[in-house]
Amino acid sequence: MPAVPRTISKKIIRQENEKLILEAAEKVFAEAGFGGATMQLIADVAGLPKANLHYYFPTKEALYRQVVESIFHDWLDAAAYFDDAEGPIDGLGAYIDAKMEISRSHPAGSKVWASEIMHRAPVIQDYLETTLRDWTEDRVAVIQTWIDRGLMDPVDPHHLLYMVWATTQHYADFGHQIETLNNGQPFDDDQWKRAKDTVKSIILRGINARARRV
Amino acid sequence: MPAVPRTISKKIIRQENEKLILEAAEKVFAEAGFGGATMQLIADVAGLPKANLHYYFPTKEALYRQVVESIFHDWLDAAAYFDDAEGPIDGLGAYIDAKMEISRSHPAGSKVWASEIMHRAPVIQDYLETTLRDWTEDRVAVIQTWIDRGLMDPVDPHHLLYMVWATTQHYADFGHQIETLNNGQPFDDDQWKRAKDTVKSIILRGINARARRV
DNA sequence: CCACAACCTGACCAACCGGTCAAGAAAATT
DNA sequence: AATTTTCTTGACCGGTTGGTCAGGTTGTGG
Repeated sequence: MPAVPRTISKKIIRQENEKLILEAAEKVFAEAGFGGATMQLIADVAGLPKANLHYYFPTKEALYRQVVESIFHDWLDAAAYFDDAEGPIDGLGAYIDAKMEISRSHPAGSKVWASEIMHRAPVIQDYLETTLRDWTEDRVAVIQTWIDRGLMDPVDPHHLLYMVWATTQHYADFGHQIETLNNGQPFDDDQWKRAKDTVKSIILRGINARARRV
Repeated sequence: MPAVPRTISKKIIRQENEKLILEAAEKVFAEAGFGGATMQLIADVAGLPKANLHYYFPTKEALYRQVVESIFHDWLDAAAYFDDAEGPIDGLGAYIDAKMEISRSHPAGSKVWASEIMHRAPVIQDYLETTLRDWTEDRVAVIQTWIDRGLMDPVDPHHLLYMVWATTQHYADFGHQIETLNNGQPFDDDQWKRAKDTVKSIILRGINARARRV
């Protein structure tokens, strides 16, 4: 009389298969681009027949859109560290750390995002014009208060953000180039720490970040 | 008796058509990616029938390879400013200026390069392992002499180079995102100058570049 | 003016792609 | 146990793609 029979699958089938497909899709879209990716290859990576993909996601575009949206939300979440900070050393430092961690643990997502932007954002242009724009202006305002409070030099906040995005995402998007220049070896823990520290150090020094008004 | 009849085409036909095709290909590959680009579209942009493309370039891969190689060489040339400089302020400053100019005037090339790297460099991996590696180690050595001569703080030269590449190329590769955040407007002259100055200022300050040993 | 080489191109083809569908298997509900 | 819903899948289809090719045109050298 097992009250809960060990049936592995219940109503979670949909949830599990969608996750399986989305993970495979992210990998394939990152490696081949939208145009180069095929539903057949995504199906093979997911270990499912192709027709099954179309049962869960009506079109290739719909699947791609969901992948990009998922990345976008992960990416926005990394800003939590930004807001509660007392100044640029804590705030920017933690934000850079968080973005470097994403580049390390989630490089495929970063590549899909980069690819989408490079192709003029055919799928998520509306997000750029609403969510991303609002998000950016909020953080620009935070940086401006740091400047006004004398906690950093008066640097254009937009370009500062672009530099943080560019530098941190570079370790994901151009990971293959970096790996090649690292004798074909991926970074080990020490090298990732060194990368993080160097990036933080140059940027924080570069804006003359300080704990108290001088 | 016009000594030089105005024949537009002589033996230069090949040269001109190849240039026409390569320029169209760079644009299309940048906008659609390798997989998304079609020979038909490249032909339309070049204003030539598709079969004519295959007369000059045997396959899509061959055409793509030539585009990428051309970009790679332009890109390496920008380093001339690096070598004859007295220190990081001149050398890095001029290099950043040059790379920012390329991002502004040649964004399509930068995107094709980024795409190739993101897809694990299926076409130019050999260049990465030879030319790029040698080039990089040479510049790392130059930066190291600056450090040894007390002209900048002891910063890991590799990560410094990555930051310069990332930041400058970001303005090309993510130009659409930046444009969207700039109220849908491309940068004007003043904004490009501001971008350049900000990038140079943060990086040079960030490594504590100076003209004389202190 | 001739012969040869370089260039041009419409028509065509096999391969592949995204997407459909019908028929059934498995789960959930009653 | 019966019924309904959800899930699975091989086979198939129209459209597109990279690439070919034969026949023609244009330019060049003698």
